[in-house]
Amino acid sequence: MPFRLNRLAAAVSQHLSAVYRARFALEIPEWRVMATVGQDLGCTAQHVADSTRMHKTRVSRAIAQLARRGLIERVASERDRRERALRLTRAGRRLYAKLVPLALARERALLACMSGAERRSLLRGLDRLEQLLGLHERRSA
Amino acid sequence: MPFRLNRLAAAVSQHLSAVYRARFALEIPEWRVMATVGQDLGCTAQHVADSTRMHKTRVSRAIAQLARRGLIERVASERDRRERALRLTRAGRRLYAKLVPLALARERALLACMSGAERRSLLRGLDRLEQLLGLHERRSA
DNA sequence: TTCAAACGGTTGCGCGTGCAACTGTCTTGG
DNA sequence: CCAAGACAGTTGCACGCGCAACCGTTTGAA
Repeated sequence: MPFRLNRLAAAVSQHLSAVYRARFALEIPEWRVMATVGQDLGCTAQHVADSTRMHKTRVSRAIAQLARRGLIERVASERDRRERALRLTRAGRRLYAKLVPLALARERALLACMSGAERRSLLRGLDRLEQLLGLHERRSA
Repeated sequence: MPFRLNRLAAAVSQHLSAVYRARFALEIPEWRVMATVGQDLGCTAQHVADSTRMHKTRVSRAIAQLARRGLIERVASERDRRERALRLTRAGRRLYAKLVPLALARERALLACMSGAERRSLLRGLDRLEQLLGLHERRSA
């Protein structure tokens, strides 16, 4: 069962990552950063790490790569010079605009294999497990 | 949603792997090989790779490590000298006997957070997704 | 019979990742 | 006001993984 979860997660990820890589040359960590920054402009690397639960080094390197490609820019924060606010560049926003509908379509395609009731109970089950494992907290520990 | 699956899978795995590592010094690939060989004695590395959907190199290295620790032995097959049948040694069987109840207990603990009906519908949902992604075939492609 | 293709299994190599250590900044208590 | 600890973010290092190439064996078709 834990093994099944892993297998399923790997298959889904693999399925998607092939698309992202082929169409946008984005790796999974990069794609996650884009998604987070896209809907939460001006956030910090720390915030990305918290909300995606990626390791901070992974986040750091993904951001560096995206900055290198000119999709994201890091502007030094005024009030706290340790952190750097993340923002999409013009090119980044263009790419983000193409990314979102694609992701939503893929998700719909995935969930189209079951009825609405089944879908709801599946999501509730996942919620329960996440809660049990403390995955909903804002990463205090 | 694909991201949620990954996060959940990672959390579950991490949770378990800590236990296996601490109590038996087993990494996840090794633990999966033990589980497979334990309930299907005399099987081949190929069979392990198929049924767990691990990459064959990962399987190969896990088996090598287990053999080094004297938990598994590889005996050359008579009818096909390419393949080597996998069997648990005495020590391997001892460890396996301790492994199984622990794994079952963990699984029960995981699923204890929901009712029987919820559990069934969750599993059915996972089944649907696996089927959609072709995870049930005997790895012909 | 023979030889090329397929297959089981292993290994060298490059790459992404996590860990730990680091830099620079802020915060807090004496 | 200053030293000590916490924190944001980056980087050196070691390690596990997948890919591709490999070895030895088997299969099947010419």
